[in-house]
Formats: sequence, structure tokens, C-alpha cells
Amino acid sequence: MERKILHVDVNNAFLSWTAIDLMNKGFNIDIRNIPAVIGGDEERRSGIVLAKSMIAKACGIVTGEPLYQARLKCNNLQVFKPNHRYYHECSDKLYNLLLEYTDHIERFSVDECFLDMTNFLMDRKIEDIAKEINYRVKTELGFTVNIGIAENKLLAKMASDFTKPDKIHTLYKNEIYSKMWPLPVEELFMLGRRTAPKLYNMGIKTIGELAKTDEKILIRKFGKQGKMMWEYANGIDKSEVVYIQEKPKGIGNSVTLPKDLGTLTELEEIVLLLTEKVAYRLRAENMIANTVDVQLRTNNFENTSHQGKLEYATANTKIIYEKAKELLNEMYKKGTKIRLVGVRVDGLLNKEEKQISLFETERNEKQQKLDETLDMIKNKYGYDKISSATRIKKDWKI
DNA sequence: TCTGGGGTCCTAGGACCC
DNA sequence: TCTGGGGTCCTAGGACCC
Repeated sequence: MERKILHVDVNNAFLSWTAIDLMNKGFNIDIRNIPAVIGGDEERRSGIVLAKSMIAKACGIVTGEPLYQARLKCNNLQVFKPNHRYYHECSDKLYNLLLEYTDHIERFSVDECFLDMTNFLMDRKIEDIAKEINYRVKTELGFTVNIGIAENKLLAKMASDFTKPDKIHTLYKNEIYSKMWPLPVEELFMLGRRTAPKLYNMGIKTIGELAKTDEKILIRKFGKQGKMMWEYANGIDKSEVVYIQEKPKGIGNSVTLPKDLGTLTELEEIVLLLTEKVAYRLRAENMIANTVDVQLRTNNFENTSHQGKLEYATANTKIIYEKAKELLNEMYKKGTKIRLVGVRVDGLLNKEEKQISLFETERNEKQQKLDETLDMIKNKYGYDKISSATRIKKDWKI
């Protein structure tokens, strides 16, 4: 049976939401109408463009580029800080509005949802429902969305990306030829900046040319990815709208350091702070982890990572830290300048799935009690209020 | 004052086993 | 005594998404 899928995408999410946030706080300009960007903190070396207004875009500013470079393109550019807490509030408001139409909603990111309307049309036309959602979001929530209508997620997502802002587009099977095939290959979902040049070298420039390429050739050259790009180019996507919240498969935390670090002792302190946060989030999910992964980035942007299995799955800060420290020590080359440090845990299981282990000792149980007590205090007074000595001593924003 | 942070999935190669 | 082939598990690195 043919499905009815909507993809709802907030236009310039971070910038629109910040515009509303600022106006709520008495700011008298709508930053959507001036050359403006949302950007990171340059003093902390995270100064990149996260979102841009239409005017900033017209200056040639692109997402992800350094702020200093963006300023060169537009000399009266205004830069605003992101407010992630507020973004999540806006995201929740949008989700709650969409819930009035169906509960088959996949929250694909903070500003994107897929809706499976197949069994929720109530004798209405899908186009009319899309129009109503578009109008209600604009009038009730104060920001605009693009909506893509199609018979699968891939086509709905491609459709919502056509012309912006505040637009509704369809991309039905019989429209693929006229609406999607003329587009350059890099506009196909999951086809990024590494793969596009390889296709260009093969003489494949448009999605249509990709669709007409022999699937076997693509599989031989790109493996599974080749199969997927051929199917996507032909509008084939059988994946379901995942409306039941899935548990995370990994949890990570990383920081770009305000200054490069060159000693193990300093790096160990950072790894401890990151581990505390990761383990805290892991426990908040009621999960335990099997592997630990430490990531380093040097001052010349070389990335390395080492991972290791724990003897048994745990959410215990101390045990995870000991493994992370071990990994850091085996991978860090003396004298290297480190720009970024990351810690993540993988192979997550629900706490209840824990195997009874011979390695469990009283000492670990004590540590577990300590973790639980600290978590309670953090939950009550805020994560940053209770801090390790190193956090107080130094001004790391972890 | 050059280049974020949080994810998921895939691949290639090595170790190890039969 | 010169090199098999299938399988699994593990790790490092990379591609891609928002």
C-alpha cells in the first residue's frame, strides 16, 4: 500500500528561534531580516557559523565556516550565541503540535520530523493537512517550516529541501524525473562532499545520471553505499518512520580546548571531566556500557582514537575513567599539541541486562553509591554546581 | 581569532579458531 | 616447509547527518 509521509523542516531553525527568543526578551529587531548568523565562541576556538539569515546567505556565507571568514564576506554581520535550551523548548512545541495529527512521528533532529500519515488522513487530503500544519506553526509558534510530501521518507526529505522558506512541496513517483533528476548529485541525501567528486570523475553529475547508471558498477565501486545511492537516486526507500524513541547506541562528550595541551597530566584531567559527564548521562539513561573510546585531535587536525572493552558492562565513573586513562596513555605521543579531547562509551545495554559478574567487588559497589549520591545532587542543584576540584581550578566548560 | 559537537553506520585489516 | 579458506571478533578510521 502506498504510504503518505510528511517531512517537516524548520527554516533556519537556530536563527529563527534565536530571533524569537531575543524579541521575547525585548530586543526590537528581528534578526531574520538583517545580515546575521548564529555562531560559536571564537575565544574558545569554536567560532564557526551554525546558522545564517537569508541576507547573510546572499553574501555567500555558508554553515560551518569560521566566523572571521564570514565577516570578510559581509562587513556589517551580526553574530549571536546559540541558546540550546530554548531550541529544545521550540522543538518540543513543534512536536506537540504535530502530535495532534498523528503519533507516528520520528524526531529526526531538533528541527526535523517525519510523520507517517498513512492511517491518519481522516478522509482529508494530505496536501490540505500540510497546509494546515504550515499555517498553524507560523501563527501559533511564530516560525516557518518547509514541508515535503511523498510516499517515502527519502522523497519527503528531498521535497522539503526544494525552495525555502515557508513552502510545501510534493515529490511523488511521477515527479522524480522532473523535480529531482536535474539536481546535482551532491544534493542527494547521504551523498556528501567526499563522494560527489568521485562521481563527477565518472562523468556522473546529476541525480538523474546517477539513477541511470548500472547499479552493479556503483556497488563494485562503493559497496553498500553504492547500492544505497542508486536506490535513493531512483526514489527507492523502504525505511519506516521510527516513532518509538530508540535508546542511544553510544554517548560521547568532546571539547575543543581554549589552548592546545601538551602534557599527559593535563589531558588526564580533561578526560576525567569528560568521563564524569558521559557516565552521568549514561546513568541518567539507565544504561551501562561495554566499551570506552578516547579521541584526540592535534593542532594540525589529525584525528586519532583508541577504544577498549571493559571487563564487564558498567556505568561506574571510576571504572570508565580508568579505562579511558589507559587508552589515553597508550595513544598519546609525547610532545604532540592536542586541540580536542573526546570520551565516548559504546555497546550500551539496559542496566537490567547486566550479567552477574565475578569482578564485581564491594569497592565498586561503594563507588556506585557515590555516583548515585552525586547524581542526585546534580539533578537537584544543576550539573555545574557540584564539581571536581579540577573543574573549579580551571575554567573548562565541560 | 581558522576549521563545533553529538550521533550512526560502514569498511578494511589483523587476530584467532577450526 | 611456503601457504587453504571459512568464520567471528575486534579495532582504527572515515563518511555522512543535523
